[in-house]
Order: sequence, then C-alpha cells, then structure tokens
Amino acid sequence: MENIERHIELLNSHKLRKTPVRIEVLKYFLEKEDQALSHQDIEMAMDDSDRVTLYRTLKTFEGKGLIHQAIDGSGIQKFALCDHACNENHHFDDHPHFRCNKCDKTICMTNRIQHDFNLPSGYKVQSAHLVIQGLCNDCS
Amino acid sequence: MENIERHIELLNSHKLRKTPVRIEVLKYFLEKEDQALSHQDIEMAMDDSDRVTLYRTLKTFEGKGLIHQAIDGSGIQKFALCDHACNENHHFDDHPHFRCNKCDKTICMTNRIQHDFNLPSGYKVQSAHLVIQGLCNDCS
DNA sequence: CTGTGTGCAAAGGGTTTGCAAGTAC
DNA sequence: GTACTTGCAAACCCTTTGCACACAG
Repeated sequence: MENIERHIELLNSHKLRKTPVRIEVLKYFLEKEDQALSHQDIEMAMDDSDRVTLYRTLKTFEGKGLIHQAIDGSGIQKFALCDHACNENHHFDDHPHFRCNKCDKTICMTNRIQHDFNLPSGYKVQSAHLVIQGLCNDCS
Repeated sequence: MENIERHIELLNSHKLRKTPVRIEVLKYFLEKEDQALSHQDIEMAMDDSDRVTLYRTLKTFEGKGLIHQAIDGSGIQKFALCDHACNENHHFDDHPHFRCNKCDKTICMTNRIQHDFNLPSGYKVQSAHLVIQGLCNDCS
C-alpha cells in the first residue's frame, strides 16, 4: 500500500472512525514513526484542535492497540506507534528506547531486549523496558 | 554501626539537619531499603506531617544524593535509597527495577545492567535503566 | 542568635469529567 | 437516524511557591 494511505489502513484495521482529528494525529505519528511523542509534541504539531480531544484520541488509540506508552525516564507520558504485531490485547513493544538528554527526543530502537534476567524465585516477568539515556547523533 | 542509628549516620554524612520529619522519612526508606517508594507511599506511612514538607524533604534528599528517582514505568515518581557509592555529584543506580503489575510495588534489583548496546553511530550512552514488569512473589 | 526547616494558604499546571452540538457511517 | 466524536467549561487532582513562625546547631 502507498505510504500516503497508511493512516486510513490503520484506522480501518483498528475499527476506528476516520475523523479529521484522528487522521491528523495518526499522520503525525507515521511521520515520526520511530519516535515516542509526548502530548505536548503532538499538540504543537496540530493545527488547532482541542487539548481534551487529544487526550481522548490518544487514550482511544492506546486502547485499540494502535499506539503504546513508551517508558523513557523523562517522567512525561510518551506514545509511539505499535508495530504490526500489536492489537488491543497484546502489545509487543519490548524494544529499547533511547532518550537524548539534550533535545529530549525519544527514539524506538529495533533490537529486542534479552529476557534472561535472574529474578528471585516466585517472580514472574511479563514485560521489560530498557531505557538508554545519552546524546543523540544531532546533539553529541 | 548499629542499624538503628543508620538514619543518623546518613543525615550526618550528607550534611543534613536531623529534624523529626527527615528522621521519620529516612527511617521509612531504611525499613523498605530495597524498594522504590512513591510520594503517596511515604505520605501514608508518616504520622501526620504536611504534604508540602514531604515534597521538599524528598527534593532535598535527592539533591544531596541520599535518594534517587527510580524509573519503573508506573508513570509516578518513585524514590529509592542510594547505595554507599552515591554522592551529590554522581549517582550509581544502574540496577534493574522490578515493578509488580498487581500490587504496584517496585523493587531495586542488585545485578548490574549490561552496557553493550549497539547504538547507531553518533549516539552516546550516559545511563541506562531496565524496568521489568510482572508479578512479585507475593502476587504470583 | 542565625540560617534552615516546617506548615498553612494559595497559585500553577496537567489531566479528567459533564454535557450539548456536530459528524461518520 | 444513531451512536460516536468533538469542543467548551469546569472540576480535580498533584506539585510548586510565598510567607510567617518554629527550631537545629
């Protein structure tokens, strides 16, 4: 499919109405595909749109498995596009996130996190998140 | 030194006044030594004490290198006691944190995080945090 | 005694809720 | 037409700031 139509495909496949706000938000995520975006990042990129609507849009997207929260140590909620394997029941976002300490950009990395932690007995692993902080190539 | 006097030792060595609030907060951290505690956790454990004072106490402790923020993916700030090697200039908290998805308890693990990430060129690592989520021994 | 810490009140900022009007399908 | 979405206002946190009084050293 054409990249220009991916947002339509994604909304369809997740059974979401194709409203102007959702299209605009999703297009922005696709444009910044490897990045995790904060509410503020997105809000600034939108034409006008209401803050509240954006909160609800993100919550809806998250609930439908279109985006997931990325842990990056900034203390701020950030969201990133899920990959194709995700749906509303299962998220597979076990890749590391790199956050730049200078420009605060957060990038989703592609390698998988190794799950061989030696936990005390009785502990069960369900997911793991690796956050790497440092300087990105623009800032180093 | 006696364990019962560790809070006094710690306040002395970090050049902090031994006020009742600080002693009570620090005692609680020592009691929960391997855990990362939220503001709320601590507030509930205090006898009465003011919310604002607790914010300031935690900020002071963090500034002096007595505690550090732990990233656990809960979205809430949590703090854990620094180990002996930490001071106001350097924190060495590169151990994984385990958060229980059921009881929300966060535990500091003892093993070190491996720093052999293969980052794209131009990227510089300054710190890394590993968050493991699942069920703790009480909840599994 | 002096500088720091505490507690109260109030301000600030981000997030959520309620509701009426608008829109996708 | 119906159910979902949007935008505005207001409520609701949590966190920070200002200031006068209290207290550690």
